[in-house]
Amino acid sequence: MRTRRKGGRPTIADVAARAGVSTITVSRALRDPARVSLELREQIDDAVRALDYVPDQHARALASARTNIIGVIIPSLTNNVFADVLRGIYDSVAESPYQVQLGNSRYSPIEEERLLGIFLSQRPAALIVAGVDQTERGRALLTSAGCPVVQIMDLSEDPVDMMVGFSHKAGGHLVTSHLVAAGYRRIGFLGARMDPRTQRRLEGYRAALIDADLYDPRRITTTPASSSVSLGRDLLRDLLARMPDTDAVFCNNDDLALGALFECQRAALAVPASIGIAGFNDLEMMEAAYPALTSIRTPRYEMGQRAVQMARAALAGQRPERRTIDLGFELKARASTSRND
Amino acid sequence: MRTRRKGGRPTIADVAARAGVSTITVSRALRDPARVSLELREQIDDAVRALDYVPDQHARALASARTNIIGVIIPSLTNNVFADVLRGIYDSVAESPYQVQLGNSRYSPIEEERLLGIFLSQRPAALIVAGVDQTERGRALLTSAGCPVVQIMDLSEDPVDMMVGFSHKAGGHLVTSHLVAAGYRRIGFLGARMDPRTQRRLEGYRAALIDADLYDPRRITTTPASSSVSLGRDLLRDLLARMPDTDAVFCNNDDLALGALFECQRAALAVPASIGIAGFNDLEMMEAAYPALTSIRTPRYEMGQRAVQMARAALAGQRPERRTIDLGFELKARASTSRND
DNA sequence: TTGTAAGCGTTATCAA
DNA sequence: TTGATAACGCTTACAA
Repeated sequence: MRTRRKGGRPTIADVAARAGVSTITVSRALRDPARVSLELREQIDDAVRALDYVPDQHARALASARTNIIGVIIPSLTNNVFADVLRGIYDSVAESPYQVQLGNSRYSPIEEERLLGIFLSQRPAALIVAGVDQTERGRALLTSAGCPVVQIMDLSEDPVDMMVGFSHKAGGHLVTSHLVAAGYRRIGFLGARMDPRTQRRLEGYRAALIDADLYDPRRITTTPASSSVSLGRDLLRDLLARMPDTDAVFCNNDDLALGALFECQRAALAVPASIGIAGFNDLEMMEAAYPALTSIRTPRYEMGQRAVQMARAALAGQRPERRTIDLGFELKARASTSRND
Repeated sequence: MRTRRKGGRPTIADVAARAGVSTITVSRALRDPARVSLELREQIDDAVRALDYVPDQHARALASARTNIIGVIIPSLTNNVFADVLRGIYDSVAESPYQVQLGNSRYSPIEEERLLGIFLSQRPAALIVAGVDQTERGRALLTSAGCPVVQIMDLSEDPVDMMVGFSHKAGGHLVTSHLVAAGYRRIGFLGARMDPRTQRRLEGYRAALIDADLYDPRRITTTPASSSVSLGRDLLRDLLARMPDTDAVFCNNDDLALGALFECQRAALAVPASIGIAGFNDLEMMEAAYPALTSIRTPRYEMGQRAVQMARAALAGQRPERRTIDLGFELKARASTSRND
């Protein structure tokens, strides 16, 4: 019998020996105390404390083919939108036995597919993925994941498993209709990145303007570059150079809206009198801006929270009756689109 | 012999059987191809592809007492500062065999300690932690971690292992001196959260004003609340209510600076003529603002990148000669503090 | 309620 | 260069 490393850390066998019981009893006491007599349980607890024992997750995973890892895949770390979602996820997970494993797909479906493969090979307890636009193979991987899957941030007709989000198209429609109702008539669209959710907001914009008979595709200004405040400034400048009579812009997100506001200040264009500005997501700064910026408040934190809740419920055997939860959104109409104020 | 689950996934034994070799040879071919003959290697590669074999990380970790996980602990997910650091980390890790495990301590040293315990129990390949202000026990855990440890975002005299950051005190000093040089004389400080790094920036502010014989503690306005744009607005309002003759503010971070700018616009206070505004970190929006906001550019992305590089080098046996890397910072003087423009 | 034995999928050790 | 075997630390299956 040649011994190997025996790294030093106490094992379940050490605890068992000290408590005078078998290893399986320790295992049970740790995972399901109710199945062990009070007496033994106390001895075991003492031994665990005395030895400072911490179970080895890898051994556990290997033996049980299960982990306590909830895999999360999002497309961006920089985008504030996901920061809030992550906070919701981390806050909910913190009070649970689960751990988060976070992947950043950088808005690349291919990278998402790769991460999915890596994550699944680790037998996660559950998976939370942003968006509903996986590649075919990515979707196949999710379908056969063998664990609860929650798609977040968006809605679609055919969830892989569960889904919590809101309609981006409806959001884009609402804010655009608001601009129309506020009296604006030559309404532009500023968009960056142009990922699927952005596209849907653009669809909403288009539908609202067609409804109002105000649609003019020349007022749509987009770029594949990633969103930023300075990009908002540049896009508005471009739009106004091409279509100087534009009297409002729906900015695909709040960073762009802020940049557009700065550009108006720079160009001495009165907001909201000469030009109206609306964003999307309602990040904290929107209300603090001067003038305060109109936006669509999206349930970011809550999506993260609910996703974890749904996953945990499924893990506990309580599949929700509705697989899809529409959390909606809310128009926050502020000074930047109030012509009468 | 009662068989258990045999979940379905191919194992190294399946690959070995198909390739007509032993499992250990497959193991070697996968980890260190040079140690296996070309012929067998090809057979094994074929079998791996044919079976779509993916090694089980948990079995690997159990058998080798090693993982490919780099643990990262940061205090906030919402703060943009960390988003950039994380991007640097994820980008560097993406082109490596390592994976990130991310922990959010929420600015709580106790929570950090807890996370450290959890992470270490999983035998990470390396650990990256934000800040140098761990609890005593946290520091002890890091010291005996048995893996490379990189502290980031700050500097101190006694790194646990390796360190990459910059001096927050020097940064606070520089930007404050810049305000003095720009002609401001009654310079306030706006601070939120007041974590250790914020405290050091405040120290730099204080030292610079004492040097210039302009220090007045009544101009320091702080709150333990977490930083936000609206908080910047509120803090400046408070400060001006108490000390109306304040002619400049150093805002502990860029969110506050943006809020302060909005408050000035709201109160029709000319920036930079009546009041100068400077921030810290130089987030992307600072340059786009109107007027463009002065800030200290901090090497956030690079800190993340370098931390992973240092960890990987150490893992490869190449300990760097210098354990501490000072990445410095840069003053970005802009319109918000240019009285003469 | 508790225990025994086998097995999870991989790698370290030692031998050839 | 290759392989046989034990071991990693835990849990499942079955038995008492």
